[in-house]
Amino acid sequence: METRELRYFVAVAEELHFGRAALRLGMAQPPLSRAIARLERRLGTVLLERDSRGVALTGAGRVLLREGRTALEAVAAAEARTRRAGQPGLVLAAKAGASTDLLARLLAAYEAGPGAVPVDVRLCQYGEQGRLLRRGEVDVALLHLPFDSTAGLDTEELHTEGQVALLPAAHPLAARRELRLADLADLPDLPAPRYPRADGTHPDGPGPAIRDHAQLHQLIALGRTCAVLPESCRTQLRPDVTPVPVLDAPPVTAVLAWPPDSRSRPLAALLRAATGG
Amino acid sequence: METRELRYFVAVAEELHFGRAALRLGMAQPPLSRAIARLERRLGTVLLERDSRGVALTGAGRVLLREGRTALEAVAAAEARTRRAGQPGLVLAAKAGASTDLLARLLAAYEAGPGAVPVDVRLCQYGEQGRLLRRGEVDVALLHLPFDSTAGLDTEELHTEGQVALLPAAHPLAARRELRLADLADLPDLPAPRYPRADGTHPDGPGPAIRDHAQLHQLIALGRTCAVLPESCRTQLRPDVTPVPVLDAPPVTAVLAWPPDSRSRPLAALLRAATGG
DNA sequence: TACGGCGATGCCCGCCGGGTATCGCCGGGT
DNA sequence: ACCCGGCGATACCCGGCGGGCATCGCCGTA
Repeated sequence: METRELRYFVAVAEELHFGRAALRLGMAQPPLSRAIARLERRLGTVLLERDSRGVALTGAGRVLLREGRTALEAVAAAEARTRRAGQPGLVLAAKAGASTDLLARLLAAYEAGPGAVPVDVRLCQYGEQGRLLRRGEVDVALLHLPFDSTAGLDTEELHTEGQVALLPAAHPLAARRELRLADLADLPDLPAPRYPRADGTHPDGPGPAIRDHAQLHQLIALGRTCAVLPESCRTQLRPDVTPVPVLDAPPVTAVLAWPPDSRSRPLAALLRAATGG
Repeated sequence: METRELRYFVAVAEELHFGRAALRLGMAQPPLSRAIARLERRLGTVLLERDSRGVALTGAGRVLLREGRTALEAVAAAEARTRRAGQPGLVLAAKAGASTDLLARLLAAYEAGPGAVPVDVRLCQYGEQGRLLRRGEVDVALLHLPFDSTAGLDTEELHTEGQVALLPAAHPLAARRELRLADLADLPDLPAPRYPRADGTHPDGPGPAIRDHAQLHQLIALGRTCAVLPESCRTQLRPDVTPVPVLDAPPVTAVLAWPPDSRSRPLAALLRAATGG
């Protein structure tokens, strides 16, 4: 099975419409129909039920859609990782605005060490780092447990800290010396922010949909929401946002994560710098 | 990147010789050379260092070899799973000769249930089941903890039991009522069998290299080795092999394992039958 | 009944993947 | 020193296949 055939099938399976899929693929519809038919013949299986009104997936089609997507991801990751392995430099993914100081210290320590190569820091939206790692678009990512998943990745813990609530400076709770999570639950005037899920969509709810820290801080300053974040965010607060310790919030651990079996020489040096070795 | 190009590159990277790789691929050497050159041009990276005496991998080449193999495995698994999803029936992998009774009961229970489809039992060598699952060649496998790895698989525990030593009937230890692991360690006349590793190779040592139960039992009967196996193997012993309980051997758990996200209807029915539901 | 949307089919062409022959380079054997 | 042999690259040619255009067949709807 060629990746082109897989791309074609995935496009048709997602659109459930040969014409639209062909448009998406930048080709005409007839060769697409023929390519799918050939694929079905070679697999000895019907993948799509062509009803007079549209297209539906068969059981085998559903299997190939799921498996084909992961196979295409693996091929794309192989390509991206090889491309970057050909040129010097590391690419590190970090949430925009999170752990800025830790990251700065880490990069300074690494660049002071021997054999340092340029590090391209890719700031990304919440939850995007795992995807970038798996897709091979970055070499290493700065994640935060327990928020980010490290399933299938190798990790190195860097730092653990407590959390503070960020509140609009004018809010009554901002005057408190300390808070508990229960104090922040279901505040009608400060609905909880809706962070994106792994697939990039947002859960439903009354609060604002969040993409990155800058947006979150602005929404807090505007009195539209509040958030519970690691203490280290204190160093970069705007004056109209007030931090208050949350005693029972789970501690947050910053970790470096990278795909297994990918310990290149520059990555190893970065890990040495990170662990103070 | 097309899978054909990946296959070509992996062949050359494994052989480190264009001529032999072309032979393995069933093609002539010149088009292979051109395909690799084209791949390098498209990736913008040199993958192979063509020295006048032979071929060597560059750093990027090593990356593409590793990543490309997993990508090709993913494509092959997608193809195999789709092929089998198109036709009814389950394929179950089990070690040849292990847990025969448990397996028989499981299949009987499943086939007595409603909507049972034919189950093709694929008997395989030690440690082969995980590979078959990951390659998509079987739907579900009967594994034994702690011997087999279930990393990356969903599992359902079936049965836990103690272990017995299998000894040549004529051996002095065969007369004992019970044993400890230390009694069996480093016996000069019964060197420990060498079970295959995940990649199919055998560790070094004085004992015989083992592939399956039949071979193992025969070697025990011949007085060439001994083994520690789950108690249930008692039901299928030859008369010239004697079981003796091993008090401190770790208990063995038989588990059903299957790839995550692949709970088809027949597989779900099998799991129901397995858990007595 | 006529029309429109959609996938399949027929037909043609250009390109690319593959084969054969040969070259260029280098290292070793005599 | 020279020649030969092994190996990868290059030159050139060809056939098949992937893709485009036009059209058909089917069916649901107005």
